[in-house]
Formats: sequence, C-alpha cells, structure tokens
Amino acid sequence: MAMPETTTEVPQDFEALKAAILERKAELPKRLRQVAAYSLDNPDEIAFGTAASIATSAEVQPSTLVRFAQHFGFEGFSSLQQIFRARLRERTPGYEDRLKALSANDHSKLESGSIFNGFVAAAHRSLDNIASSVDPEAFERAVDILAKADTVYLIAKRRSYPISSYMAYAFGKLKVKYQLVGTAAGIDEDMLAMATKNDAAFAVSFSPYASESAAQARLLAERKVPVVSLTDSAFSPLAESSKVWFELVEADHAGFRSLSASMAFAMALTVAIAEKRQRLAEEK
Amino acid sequence: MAMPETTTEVPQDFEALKAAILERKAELPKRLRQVAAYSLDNPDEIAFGTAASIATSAEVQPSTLVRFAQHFGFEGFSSLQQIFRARLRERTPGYEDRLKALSANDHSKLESGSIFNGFVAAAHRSLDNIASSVDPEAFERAVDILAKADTVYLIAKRRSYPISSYMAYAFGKLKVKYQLVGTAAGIDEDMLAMATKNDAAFAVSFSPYASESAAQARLLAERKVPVVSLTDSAFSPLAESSKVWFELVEADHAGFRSLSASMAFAMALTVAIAEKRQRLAEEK
DNA sequence: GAATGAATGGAATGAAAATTCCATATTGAC
DNA sequence: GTCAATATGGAATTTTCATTCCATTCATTC
Repeated sequence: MAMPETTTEVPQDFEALKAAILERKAELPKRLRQVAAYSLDNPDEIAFGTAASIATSAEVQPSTLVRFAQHFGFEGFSSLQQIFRARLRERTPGYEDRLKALSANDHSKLESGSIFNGFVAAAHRSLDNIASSVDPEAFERAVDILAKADTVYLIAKRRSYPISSYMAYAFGKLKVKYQLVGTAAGIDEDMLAMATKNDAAFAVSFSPYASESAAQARLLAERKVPVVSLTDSAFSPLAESSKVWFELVEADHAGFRSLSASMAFAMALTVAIAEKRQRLAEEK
Repeated sequence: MAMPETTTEVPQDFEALKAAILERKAELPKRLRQVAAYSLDNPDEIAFGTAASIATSAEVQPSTLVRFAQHFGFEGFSSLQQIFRARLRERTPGYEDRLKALSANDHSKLESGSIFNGFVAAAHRSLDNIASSVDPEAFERAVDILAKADTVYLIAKRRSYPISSYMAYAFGKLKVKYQLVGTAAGIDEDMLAMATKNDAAFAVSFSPYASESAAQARLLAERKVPVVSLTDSAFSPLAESSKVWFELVEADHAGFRSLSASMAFAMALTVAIAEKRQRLAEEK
C-alpha cells in the first residue's frame, strides 16, 4: 500500500488548494487534469454536488474524483469537498485576507493580539452585514415615526443598554426629548405610564432576550404608542409589538459579540431623527 | 396517510420560505419552532450540514427536521435543504461583488439612507484605523495589568459611558470583579477610596474631556493604582496618569462620531483580560 | 381527572453515496 | 514489439445518511 505524501502538506483552505492544483496541473494524468480544470471552473458544483453527479458533469468516473482528492493528500473526496464548502461559508473573504496581511507584521505574534484582530474582523463583517440587510425603506419609516414623536422612550436592558445610553447622550446633545427606560428598578413603569400615542419608543433586545423589555414594548404597543425595535432574530418577542423592526446579527469572534455594528446603526438612526426633526420644525 | 397540503404551495426560494416560516411560527409546536428559529439564524449550517449534525446543533432529533420540512410541504428534509443551498449559489461571494450588491440595495436614494451609509462607512474607516494604530505590545501590557488586578475600576462619563457599561456587562458574564464608576453622583469617591495597588483601573474619555474622569484617574495614580486608558488624543489629561494608554480616533460622518471601533476595542480588551485571568488562575 | 389526539424521542430500515478493488487499457522504456 | 508501470473504467462493498415507524410523553377537551 502506498503511503500518502508526507512531503507536501494537505491544503487547508481554498486558496492553498487552488495554488496546489495550478502548480501540479502540468504533471497530472489526463483524467485528473480534467478534474482539476473542472474543479476550478465550477467550484460551486463541487461544493454542492455528489460524487456521482459531479463525475457525470465532469465526464469522469466517481472513482477518479476520489483519486484526485487523494492525489492532493486528502483522505477521500469528501474531505476535499469540505474545502469547497468552507469557501462558500466564509461570508467575507476580503477581510480574512486583509487580516492575514496584517498579522504578517504585527498583532498575531502576541497572544492577545489575535483576540484583538479577531474582534476587528468581526466588526467589519458585522458592518457589511447591516449594510446589506437593513432595508432603506424600513429605515426611512423608522426615522419618520421617531422624528414625529414628542418624546422618544429608549428601552434596553443588559447587553443592549450601552446602545440606548449612547443614544440618550446623543439625543441630549441634539435637543431631542427622550426618556431612558431600564436604569433604576421600579420607576420604569411610572415613566412608561406617561407615554401617549404622540410619543414613540425605540427598543433594543438581543438574545437571550430580557423579558421586561419585551413586556414593556408590548405594553406601549397596546396603548398605541408606536414602537421601533432592533433585535437579532425574527423570533424576537419584540418583533410582534413593533411597527418597524430591524434584524441585526453581530458577527462573533470566538463566541463573543461586540456592539460595533449596532452602534453604527444607532448613531445613524439618532442623527437621521434629529435631522428630520429639524426639517419638520422648519416647515411649520 | 395524510396528504401534503395542497392549499398552500411549497416555497420555491429562500425568501418565500423565510416568509412562510415567519408567518406560521406562532402556530408551530415547540420543537418545530426551535428548528424554525435555528434555520433562519444559521442558514449556512442547514445548507451544508447533515440531518444528524444539524439536529445535534439545533438540539432536536433528526426526525424533527424531516417533520419540519414536511410541515412546510416539502417531501423530506433533503428537498428543504435544496432551498438553503440555492441561496448560497446565488450569492456573490467576492468582495467586489458585495460592493456592487450594496449599491443595488441603494440606500442613498432615500434621504436618511445616505446618513446610514455614511455611518457604516465611517465605522469601517475607524476599524481600519485602530487595526493599524493600536500597538500590540501596549495592548499586551494593558491586558497584563488589568488581568492581574483584583478588581477592575471602570471610569467613564457621558459619551464614553456606553463603553464602560458594556465592559461591565461583559465582565459580569466572564466573572471578572469590577466596579463601574460614574453612575450616580457622590458615591464615586467612596468607591474609589477602596481601590488599592492590587487593583487597576480602565478609564475612557474623549474630547471634550470630562474633568471628573481625569481627576479620578489622577487620584488613583497617586495612590499607586495602575491605570490604563483609552482616549482620542495624546494631549488628553488621562494620558499622564496612565501606565498604558491608547489613542483611538473614531472617524466621523458629518461631524458625528459613533463608537463602533471603541466597542470592538473594548470587547477585545475585555475578552483578552478574561482569557488571561483564566490562564493565570490555572497556573497557580 | 380521564380520554383523545398531537408531538416527540429514538431505534430500525432502506436508500444513496463514497470508497475500494480488480480487470482492462494506456503509456513509456528498452 | 514486449514488458512494466501507471492510469482508467466500472462493478462490488462499505459507510453514511435520510427517512420511517413505534412507543412514550405532553397538551387539550370534556
């Protein structure tokens, strides 16, 4: 039995695999070269197809695919396929590359540095994500609702609290009347009792959801106070109480999520509201 | 044998499926709703995983996945999976393509949209900026100081407050002892009086500087409590009281600055500290 | 509180897919 | 042209996986 090559290591990502294929393309026998060409021309097919379907499409035998994979050091076709799948999973190949370039001369040498890089990359990804997932018309409607409100009630607990506290700071500077709900226990209900349908609320809650936030939003919705919300899942209990809601999933690094994208969103919303208020005031 | 629903047709693409799931989520039984939530939150997993692996990850039985698929009119899990795979096929993965997709979803058509785009772009710039301006060795030293501290005092006011409040939340989850300074007036001094040289402080202050924050940092420094700080200028009054300090300038949009990069930095620092603490504890 | 129907967990089943193996073909060296 | 080594096709085998089935639990109604 022939041992697999130990001199050249097995490619771990698509780029490495591509490089290996291109490098050894010339020395490959006919059918394997055929597979090589096919795999680079139709990477999606390799990712999604079965050995049989790909074999048919590439006009080779299934066994040839296995041999091809083994030729490049993989155990079998399946493990090679993982590389092609991982390629599609990566949402942002751009930033990963950028990070690799970064780590060449700095951070990753030190242990904590990789954590730092990881969060920066995650933040970039989050931003890309909101840029494409936030519907501009919904944003416009949200701004409209909140700009017309007399007082804006900001509802947030725990992980979401920094967002609303930042908005509170900005509203203060921008002379927008607001009430920050969720600080001291007990007085929240009194505050919310004062809200009328001429006001509006902005609620933020991420999984695991704070039940009080959802309850407070529901309370306001029942009293015809329009609610706009920011959450990380369409299943958030906030969604059903809201006139407009945004789904914003922060990318994570090692399971921890920062609030970078949420902060950008919050600031955009805040400034857009203030700007619209000013226009509304001038029109009168 | 029950016939499949003929009244509602089977969703043919991801958007239709998503809509169908959202519409019927309320009436779904527990486990199926669990699958519904999982499938929308982790579409990539559904696309590539096997029924068994997805089931484990979503904490249900494989048979539940089949039932879920059948519930929405599919023949079995496999045909539902095709929808999730098609979604990935259509998606353009490259970075250049993503930018194109962004302008197709054009926010700038609507007035508020340009504000939104502006803040997202500013956040990207801020992140690029910290990636290059934060010195990894300084970061490592800061982590070291704060990880060795008994209690971490978090000092921030006004615009910086959301950062420290988020760190407080994360420290709580990560079981790191902390004190959040800067909430209620008056008790701050009492809190800080308890700090010893075995503790450490992390102070955040951006221009215009809150004078109390600087004063508090100075007070601690005089009493040999090591201080790490985050600020936006080398001329910040915080710098002189600090053992390590970071200069982090958030990019602005129309004069307004968000906290996106600061949040990424804060989260990285927090997690790095917690991670180092764990290592220190194990070594003992 | 019992009875009924739906929902769920988990093992059994059967289908489909990857891999292996062997016979045959092709290539290259002498 | 023959031999040896390598490559290939295709069937056989083994593994993996989706699906089905049944016993049990859970919720609902009377």
